[in-house]
Amino acid sequence: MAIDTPCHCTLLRRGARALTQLYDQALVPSGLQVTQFSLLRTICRLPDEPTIGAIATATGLDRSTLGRNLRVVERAGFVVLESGDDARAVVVRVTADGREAIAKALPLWRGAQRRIEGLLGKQERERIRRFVEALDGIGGINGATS
Amino acid sequence: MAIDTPCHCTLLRRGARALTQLYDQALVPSGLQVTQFSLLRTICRLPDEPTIGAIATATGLDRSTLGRNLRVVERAGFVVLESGDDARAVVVRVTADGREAIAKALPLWRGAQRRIEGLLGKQERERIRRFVEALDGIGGINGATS
DNA sequence: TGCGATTGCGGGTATATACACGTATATTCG
DNA sequence: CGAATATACGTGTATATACCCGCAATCGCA
Repeated sequence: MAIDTPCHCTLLRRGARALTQLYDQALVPSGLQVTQFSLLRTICRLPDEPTIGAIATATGLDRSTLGRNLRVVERAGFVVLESGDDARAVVVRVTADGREAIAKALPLWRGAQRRIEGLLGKQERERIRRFVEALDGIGGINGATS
Repeated sequence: MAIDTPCHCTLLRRGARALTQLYDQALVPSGLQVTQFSLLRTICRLPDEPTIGAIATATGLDRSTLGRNLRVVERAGFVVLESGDDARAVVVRVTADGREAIAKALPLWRGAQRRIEGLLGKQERERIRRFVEALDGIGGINGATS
């Protein structure tokens, strides 16, 4: 059962996969996957109606990736994409259906969160957060600092 | 700069993405990506010539995912897929080219490892490893225990 | 006011990943 | 031995992800 990889990256990727499956399972009744849930929540948390670029920066995702991820939730009717003042920019708005889906997913997500918090103490989580922030600060990763 | 997500899964996914980019950049001169490097190394570490299923179990990946990932390194000439005694099973063998690619990537990978070890202490890493092992033990994740 | 530089996206391409389903081969019993 | 079951894969489909390139709109400045 011991995981046999000395590669820190491979280990973290594996953890992310496992965690994703755990959250996705928990969220099944809501019709959202954890990536979509997280994306919708991020959009809601950003000021005004954010552009694709703003969301990409906030999530640390590549812009093109984000555009495609948005299309998935757009097809589901959870967001609409409109052009803003700047004709280049695309602003994203979460629909009522989207907010409803979030509301339905929230308690399920909280359950998953609690489950993880049983495995990883608050201090550990804080350290991981700082680690990820440090990684984001390192060059080569998206437009973080650019 | 503070990453604003309370979701443990989203945070870990983000860390895995950042780490993947960091490793992939470091490995560029070898022509391997970290996923491929890791896959090849895992195959070498397994006894005999493992089957796809054995590799899937070792990596915690879905069998179908593994089959497709293998095709990528097969196209590159780093592994060959052959049928074994059991006509259902496909055994995987790392070629001389594959071993050469690993050798070329190894020092680059070590550099990335050291860089991470500067950000995350030994104790932290050990805890993350145990966390991932615990996740693997939880139901619903692949054939881990099955 | 124009023109070059910058910015914001979309599309092409490739990899990584999972799940559901089907098929072929083994294995196990009655 | 033959039928039911179990095992090992492959395929179809969908999402997630990144990088490169090109286009259109905007901005800065001469």
